[in-house]
Amino acid sequence: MNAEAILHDCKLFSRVTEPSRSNLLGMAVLQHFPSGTLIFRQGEHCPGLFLVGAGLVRVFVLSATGKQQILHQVVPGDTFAEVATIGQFDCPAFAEAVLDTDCLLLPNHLFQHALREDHQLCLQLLGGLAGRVHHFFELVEDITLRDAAGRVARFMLNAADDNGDRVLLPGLKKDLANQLNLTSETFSRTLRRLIDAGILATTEDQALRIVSRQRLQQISDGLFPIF
Amino acid sequence: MNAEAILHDCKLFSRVTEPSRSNLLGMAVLQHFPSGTLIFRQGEHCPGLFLVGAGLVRVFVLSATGKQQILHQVVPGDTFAEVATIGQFDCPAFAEAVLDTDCLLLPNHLFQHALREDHQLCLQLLGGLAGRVHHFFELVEDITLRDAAGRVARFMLNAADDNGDRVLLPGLKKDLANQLNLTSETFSRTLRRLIDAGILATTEDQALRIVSRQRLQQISDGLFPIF
DNA sequence: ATGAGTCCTTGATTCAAATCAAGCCGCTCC
DNA sequence: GGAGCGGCTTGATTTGAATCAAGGACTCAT
Repeated sequence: MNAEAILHDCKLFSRVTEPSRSNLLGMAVLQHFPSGTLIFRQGEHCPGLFLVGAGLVRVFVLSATGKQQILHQVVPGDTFAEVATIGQFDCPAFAEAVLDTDCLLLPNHLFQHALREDHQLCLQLLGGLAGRVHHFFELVEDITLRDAAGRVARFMLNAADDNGDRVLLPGLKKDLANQLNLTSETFSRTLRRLIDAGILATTEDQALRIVSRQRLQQISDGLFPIF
Repeated sequence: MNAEAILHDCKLFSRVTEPSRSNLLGMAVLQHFPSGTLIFRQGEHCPGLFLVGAGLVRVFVLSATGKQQILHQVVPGDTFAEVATIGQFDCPAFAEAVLDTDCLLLPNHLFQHALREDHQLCLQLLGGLAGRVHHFFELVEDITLRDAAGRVARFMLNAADDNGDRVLLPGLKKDLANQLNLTSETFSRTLRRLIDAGILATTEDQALRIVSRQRLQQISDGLFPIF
């Protein structure tokens, strides 16, 4: 995997133009993490901003009693640890390579320096951070305002946005469940009830099909329960 | 309330220096909201970035069924709607004046323009947004990883940070409870159990005193329950 | 193949917090 | 004064989701 390609394919940096671009490439460090590697721990000093070029990274927090909560999964073209880097915090979460993963690391202090010099970069990052806040916003809204069925319904609607009515679940069900702050048992039961109610249907190729977007939306809004 | 003072007393803008400062003051609009006013609704076009000079603003979301979740309460010196302004979203939440409130509004497009021109401002805002992400981060962690006692314990520890061991609860208990995603009944019961366990104590002037920071910390971490 | 190890589903049970309900302040407003 | 109201506490009950438990499907390594 090539540093220039990763930078170019990253939403946050794709529009950075020439003098800055070389500058970033100059400081960037290519890193490979075999599947299962812990990239950093909660509380550690933040090494810098990571761009994911290939693979998958899971960002999660852990309670003192060992319970895990996935905050987001980072796919190629996305970044992580930007918040800690920009805000100069210690890592507020754990990051782990779920698959064999290639990252580009923009080291903390060098990146800070680049930010101070480069106004375009700054503006890009502002937009990116705003999006990140927005994501957490929705997560809080989801967890505090919706019940299990509502969360699953909303998730299905989002997941289907691109592909019409077919939804191929991304990743393992237990991980999806965890992201929605549910157990895999509850997730499984909820899907079953949605299928039994005729709102979802299974397809031959182990994907799901949305039968009624409207009813799914109603459940997502917490209007009548599904029994 | 005076525009210059509000700008100066706002953490995000206090370090903005002269040419930008006048520019911001030039675009700023002073607004007064009587207690109870709804400043904007979820889904509306975002009017711009608000700085609070005096009073108190509650930012909250509402589910389709009417359940409310307070996201944060904005005190003088703080800002709200920065995220929507910077990210160009519609308002993701409601904002309501809880007390008679004076705000300075930096209108959406003018502020966008200022950001494009002013690198210092950009850097300030980046730091501010990073802090905002951090806040939501902690909220998610709190709600997903801690039980009722853990959340109350953590809240008490934070609230006491400044004043030694004395905690005067800010605002109504039912609102505090709601911010922790609890009902006021559960909040009340939890406080009682902490008092009965000798971890907190009431003072003569209806405040609370932390008796054992250590045990409070343990409960916040989810180590042994308090019965 | 055989066995171990996941993941997923489904059922039975438990549990934490919400809801429902009642009573008690401490108010403001006639 | 006292009627009315909102906030707070405390008790009884309900409920939604977690936990505990068991079986089936699949993969992978031997």
